[in-house]
Formats: sequence, C-alpha cells, structure tokens
Amino acid sequence: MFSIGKLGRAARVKVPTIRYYEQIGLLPEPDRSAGNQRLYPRTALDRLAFIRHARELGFPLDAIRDLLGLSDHPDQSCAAADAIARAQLDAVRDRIVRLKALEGELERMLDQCASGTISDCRVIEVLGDHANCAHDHDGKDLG
Amino acid sequence: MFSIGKLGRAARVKVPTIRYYEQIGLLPEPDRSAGNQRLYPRTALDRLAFIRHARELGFPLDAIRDLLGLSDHPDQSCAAADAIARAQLDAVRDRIVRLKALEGELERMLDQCASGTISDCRVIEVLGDHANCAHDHDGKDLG
DNA sequence: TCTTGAAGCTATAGCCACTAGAGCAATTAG
DNA sequence: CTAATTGCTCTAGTGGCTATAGCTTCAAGA
Ligand SMILES: [Zn+2]
Ligand SMILES: [Zn+2]
Ligand SMILES: [Zn+2]
Ligand SMILES: [Zn+2]
Repeated sequence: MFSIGKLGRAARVKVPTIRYYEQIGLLPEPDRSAGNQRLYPRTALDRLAFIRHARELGFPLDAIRDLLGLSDHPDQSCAAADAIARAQLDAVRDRIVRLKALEGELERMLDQCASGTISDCRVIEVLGDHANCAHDHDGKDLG
Repeated sequence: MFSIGKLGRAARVKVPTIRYYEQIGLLPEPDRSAGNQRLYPRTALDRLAFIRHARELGFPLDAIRDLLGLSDHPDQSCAAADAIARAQLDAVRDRIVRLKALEGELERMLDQCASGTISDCRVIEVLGDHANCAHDHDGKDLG
C-alpha cells in the first residue's frame, strides 16, 4: 500500500494533483488509515501513470476519463479509443498549423524591424494593423 | 463616439471582453453618458484593435500591457518591444517543437493499432507505458 | 518513550483570458 | 409611446492545476 506521497513520487505526480483527480472523480476514493490518511493499492499506480502519460500527450481530462472507462472493458472494440486518439491528433495538428502561421508573422515583423525608435518599430506597426500580416489568424483558441 | 457595442463590432471584440479589459486596467475607463453607459472616443478603437491583434498573435495580456505602454513613448528605443516579440517567438517555437513530438507519438500509436479489442489496442497500451514512446515529453505546459 | 520534523488532512483562493447568466436600466426604431 | 435591443453590475464557471493556512498524524532518532 502507498501513502499519497509515495504514490506521487512513484508516478511523478504532485500530491495536490492526485487529490484533485480524486475530487473530480478521475481516481476512485481510496481507503483510509486509522488516522484518516489515504492508502492506495498497487493498481492505483497504473491508473495514475496512465493519466499522467495521457496528459503529457495533451489529452484533456475528459478524454482521459473516457479512455480509462474503455480500458476497463478489454473485450470491447477499441474503435472508441482510437477515435479519441485521432481527435487528439487532429487537435494537435490544428494547433501546429496555427502556431506556424504565428511563427511566420513574428519572424517577419522582427526581421523587418530596423531597431530604431518606437515610432518606426515594425513590431508595433504590425500589431496595430493586421493588413501588414501575411496570414489570417482566425480568432480561435491557441491553447 | 462609440457605445461599447459599436466599439465591439468595429474591433470584433465581444462586449464582456471589453469590460474585462477595462477591469484589469488594459483599457482606460471611458466617460459615461447621462445614463451611465460607456462612451468611447475613436482612439479607443485603435487601442482595442491593437490588443485584439496581439492576442491573435498569441501575446499574453501582460506583454500587451507592456507593448501598449511602450507605444505611448514613440521616441524611445524599440529594443524592449522587439524583445517582447522575440520572447513570444521563442515561446511559439517551443510549443511547436513539443507539439510535433506529440503528433509523432499519436501517429505512431494509431498506425500500429490493428483496431481489434481494447486488450490489444496499441493506443491504450502506449498510454499505459511511456517506454513505448520515441520521444521524451517533459511535463511542461502545452498551453 | 518521547520528541521533533516531515508528511498528511481540509478548505479556500488564485492562475489566465475570458464566457455565461441573472436581474435590472437605458436607449433607439418604428 | 411602446417594444426590442442594448447596456449596466455582479457573480460564478471554464481547465488543470497550484498555493496557502491551519490543523493532525506518522515515522525516525535520542
Ligand atoms: Zn522594433
Ligand atoms: Zn495579423
Ligand atoms: Zn486501438
Ligand atoms: Zn510517452
């Protein structure tokens, strides 16, 4: 059995994060010691490691919740799991495309700035007028 | 003079967002009508358009606050403005690198999955064990 | 056995950049 | 003049944590 601190060190997840995951129902409530401290079975480590790894790959917690639910039914088709991963891949690709456009604009404005005064600064000028931009950065979330 | 709604339509910024910018001190408090409604001068449109465009390019509001402050001093050197843009460029590039690594991992797991049952699903398997990964996704924020 | 320090507990608030909603008051078009 | 729209303030919620305060419990050393 693990204390919350040992579990956190084993999975490299911070203790308040573990409690947060429990609070939102991503981790089941563990048993408690006589003094009311959480005691985790070994299986909790697998589950937490799965969550951590999926987070590192950018999956939102809702998707992770679904994936964990699916992994509890090993005999079912994995189509739903694959669909979640594909949605995540699409989201990642979308972000990359938008970030590359931003990268291009930022490069351009910095290249074009002669580093004089603010009144001649190409950075300030471009930020003030999108007509100076090569791309259309639609207002969507960059997260 | 613009009402908040007209200003928002002109700059394509939502009305509550304008009030939020005022609240955090990014936009100055405008004069009010006899009935306590905000009335903006034309200059507010430039300022708001600047903010919107900088946000579209991913600048955080704190950086935008600094840029607006700098743009009020046209005779000073633009080095500080350029530095803010360069920091933003670095941040964007950093995100792109990390997202490309994620893209690769997600592609790999999807390619390798034979789309059978969950117990054979490569997606679930990879998420459960980082040893299956080609990259080291350090835990840093993907924002 | 006693003590001390680390680790645990709950509860609350904060982060960013908004967004949504309630319940009103003011303005504007017909 | 009326009705629809727009405006006002205030509060709370989003995601995924992180930080703090003020307490209790546990584990190791003397
Ligand atoms: Zn410059
Ligand atoms: Zn632009
Ligand atoms: Zn699969
Ligand atoms: Zn991995």
